[in-house]
Amino acid sequence: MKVSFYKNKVEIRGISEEFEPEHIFECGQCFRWDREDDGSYTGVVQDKILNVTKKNDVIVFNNTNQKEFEEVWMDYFDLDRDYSEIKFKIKDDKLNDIIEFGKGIRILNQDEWETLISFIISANNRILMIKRVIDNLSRNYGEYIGTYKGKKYYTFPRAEKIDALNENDLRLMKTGFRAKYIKDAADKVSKNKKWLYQLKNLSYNSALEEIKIIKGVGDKVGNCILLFSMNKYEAFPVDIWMKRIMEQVYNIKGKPDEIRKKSEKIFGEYSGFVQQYLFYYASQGKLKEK
DNA sequence: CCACAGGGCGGCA
DNA sequence: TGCCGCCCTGTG
Repeated sequence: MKVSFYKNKVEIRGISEEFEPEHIFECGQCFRWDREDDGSYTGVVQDKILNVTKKNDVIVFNNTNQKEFEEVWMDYFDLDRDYSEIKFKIKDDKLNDIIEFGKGIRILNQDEWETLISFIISANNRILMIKRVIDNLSRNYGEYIGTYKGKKYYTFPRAEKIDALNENDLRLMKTGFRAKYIKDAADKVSKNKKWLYQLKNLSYNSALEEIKIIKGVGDKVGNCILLFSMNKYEAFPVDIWMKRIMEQVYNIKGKPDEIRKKSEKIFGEYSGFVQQYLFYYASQGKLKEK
């Protein structure tokens, strides 16, 4: 990987095969990245607006600089990890086409609080709606950070800010029945941030049990939070798409928890990576009709 | 108008 | 312990 720094952009060469903006931002792990008319993606991380595109095998980060790259983007995009090695290790005869289809996926290192709320909202919900709700929350209760390509951007609201709202305020953001869960999360996290931000130091099992203390967090949502914000790559979130594809590809059936345990047995420490390739493939309409 | 998609909770066996 | 009805919104 070779990185070049310019006044307001950063270029990365040498990881083209393992960095595809569409795969990264459309594989269901994040909700604050939107595709621009030119095919690039713009999103908010912390209080920064970044635009990402790929031109002739060069990854271009627009609207940023060397300092931000080193302090934020290296970690956020998991750039220290060799995804070609991971793909090599998990590859079996059943996964060849599936990995090829989503070969540019990387698992982002996102903020625990934002991920917690985002995946509570994801329960019984579709990606378009989840994005809309998070956008509502950010526009109303986040802080304005700037305008890029004619659009205004806002931070994800802090726990204290959400905690100060009542359930009806949250329902106006189209959270629906999840409003009381979001309240519960904001209450617990604003009182004890340390608790949330130390979960990544626990084992996978302990962190999962702990995060499930929050109302609205069950096995699926908990596994998502662990995988997308706590570096727990043993995590294997099972939703309806994963149920379908695990049956089709591996003939593994059963309840979500049973599927998860069988998968973890096969894929071990790489479960989360495999889950992302499988989910992307299934959710992009590549499953066989039954 | 209705059917349906999509996780977790809580009540009841 | 396991199952089942309900929560909410948008789309077809």
